[in-house]
Amino acid sequence: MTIYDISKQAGVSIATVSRVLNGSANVKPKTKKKVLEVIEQCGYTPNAFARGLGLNSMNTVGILCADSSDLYLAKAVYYIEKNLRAGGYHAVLCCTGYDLESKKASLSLLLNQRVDSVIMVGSNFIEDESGDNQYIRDAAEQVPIMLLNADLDCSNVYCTMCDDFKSMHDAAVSLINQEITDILYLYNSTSFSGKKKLLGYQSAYTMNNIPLNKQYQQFFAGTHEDIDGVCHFLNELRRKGLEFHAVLASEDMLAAGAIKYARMNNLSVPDDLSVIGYNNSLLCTCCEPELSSVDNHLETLCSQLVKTCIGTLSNEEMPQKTIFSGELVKRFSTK
Amino acid sequence: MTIYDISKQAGVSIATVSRVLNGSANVKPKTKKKVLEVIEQCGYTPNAFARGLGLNSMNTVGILCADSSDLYLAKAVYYIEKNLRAGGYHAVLCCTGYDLESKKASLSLLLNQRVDSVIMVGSNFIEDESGDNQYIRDAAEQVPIMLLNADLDCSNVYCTMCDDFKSMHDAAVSLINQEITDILYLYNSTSFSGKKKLLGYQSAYTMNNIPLNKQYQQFFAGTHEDIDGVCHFLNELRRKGLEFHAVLASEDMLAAGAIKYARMNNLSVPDDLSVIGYNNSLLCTCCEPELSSVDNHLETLCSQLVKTCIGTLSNEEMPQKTIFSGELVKRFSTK
DNA sequence: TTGTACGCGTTATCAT
DNA sequence: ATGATAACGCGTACAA
Repeated sequence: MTIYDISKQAGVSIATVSRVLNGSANVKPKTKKKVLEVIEQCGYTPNAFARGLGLNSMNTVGILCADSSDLYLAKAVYYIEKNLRAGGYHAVLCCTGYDLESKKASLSLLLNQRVDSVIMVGSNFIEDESGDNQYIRDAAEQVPIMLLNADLDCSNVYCTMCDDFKSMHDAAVSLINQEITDILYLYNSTSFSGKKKLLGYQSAYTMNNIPLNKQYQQFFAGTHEDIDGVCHFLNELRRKGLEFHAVLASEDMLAAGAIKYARMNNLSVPDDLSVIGYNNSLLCTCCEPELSSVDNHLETLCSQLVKTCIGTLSNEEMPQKTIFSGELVKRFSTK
Repeated sequence: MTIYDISKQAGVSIATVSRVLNGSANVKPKTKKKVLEVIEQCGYTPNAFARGLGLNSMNTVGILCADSSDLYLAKAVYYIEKNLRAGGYHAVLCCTGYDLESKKASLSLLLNQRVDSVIMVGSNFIEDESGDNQYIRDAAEQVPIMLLNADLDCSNVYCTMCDDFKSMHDAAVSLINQEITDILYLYNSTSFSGKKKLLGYQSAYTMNNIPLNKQYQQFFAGTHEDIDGVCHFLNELRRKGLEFHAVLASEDMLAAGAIKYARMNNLSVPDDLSVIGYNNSLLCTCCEPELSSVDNHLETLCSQLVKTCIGTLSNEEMPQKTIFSGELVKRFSTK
């Protein structure tokens, strides 16, 4: 069933059918009605490939993300897809893992697929070595690139992020204000966002003239789901004699491990140990006591990112950086 | 940069370029080398839309799912996407929500986009009213439809599922064998899968000649993330005088709520209250004590589903129903 | 207001 | 082993 079939049955030319299809003006109401009837009756829908070929677009945006099953990234993908679809775009999902070569290959695949734009979800897409980000700059020559929680100065690259530095800084300050100065900072990512968070923690110390101690900045190398591993990791630190009365984590899952650690060692939360997580995820209410956590307004971020994306594709002038601030949601793991 | 440009620069016809591109035999090694050089040098990649138009396929599969941010569905989407890509297919994600009209609209969108197949993730896609599933049967006339955790008898519809009946039955039996007969069954979905689970619970009772009591089959109507809500829900039941020494839940999140309820009421788990969840998700290790939970081997299911999908698209004969069985993973919320 | 004819960039058939 | 050419189905400039 093609536009030719419709045009024949309706007794008009394909141009007219096309005009009706695309809501063009300048078509007599009566003709329009006739065409619509035939279309309806035949259950005709235009061939998307042919349209794509002619218009050089299939209204499709690629979503690149390391692991869409991760609690946080899954939410991001969900919000992004919803907003894209509401804006008339399809979303091609592509999970890359955390390996650079695989990220490059995935991006390339999407570009070959002729997506209109690519959204890279998560700060893990920006590498330390500036040269390692060249593949993104190259891609930006072809289509606009949207970055969620990452920063890259490059024309045609648009960044939407949360002020993780400030959020983490504020979280640390809130503990320091309670006279807790032996805060263990626990993190599992050294991505752009991860670094910002760490700096936030550090700045809270220096601004309050408290000396920083590397021992209190611990990197957990396990998987993103290994809550038990975190618990054991903390036990190990304790066994080695490290004393801390608060755990500030770069991700809720790490904080959940801290809660578990506290219980295992009969430490009362928050009296003996205060714990703050990050992302304000489902895990917060799963913990007992419930986790205080930084909410970085992911839904807002995603909504704004897609606005920027669609705006750019519509040739509107869009801001290259958009920054939102987060907020500490207090529950019962802090005083 | 088109195939014409390449053909000119290489001094051959477009047919030859196309042959080289598609690895066709019958092309002189020397010619092939020359063409590949030019392609490489120009950084040429074939136009996917034009290929799509010609071949009537862009090697794309649609993934329909109610909510890709749900812990379980997110994992499913992740596994499916990975397997599809490994098989050379792109994945268009489309979150539908739980509303029927929206599901219909989404499916139709994917079909108009000319995907090669549609994968429907989650048993919520099968409605009680047989007529309400007509839109799926209709879609199956156009492309093969893959169902994860759902069952629909229809040509060109392929179902891959876990034996939720048996898994839940076994879980209930394991409690009954510990002399616990006042098991509260807690569920939040009446989907195909949800019904199978409930039947599994019920059959464990009847097979052991224990009378069933409707009061012990409680439907929780809150959101899929409202752990607190579950906790309050159980408190309410207790307040009304319902006594139970085990909670068997259709989803980990409900079980997490039960753990919380136990703590709030100073009930020891598993001594005073045994708890079993379902899905064996991240929440299991987040709880304290850790949740025993049914693992329905989602990764295997997804891998098999995609095999069936790609096989079907390759015109191989594939089984219309594939059923795996689950397994109770014992942790510390049961004896 | 409507119709004709061309271009989009491939793949595939049929000659050579 | 290679080349010419016809589909594929649409949008649209231009003509009427």
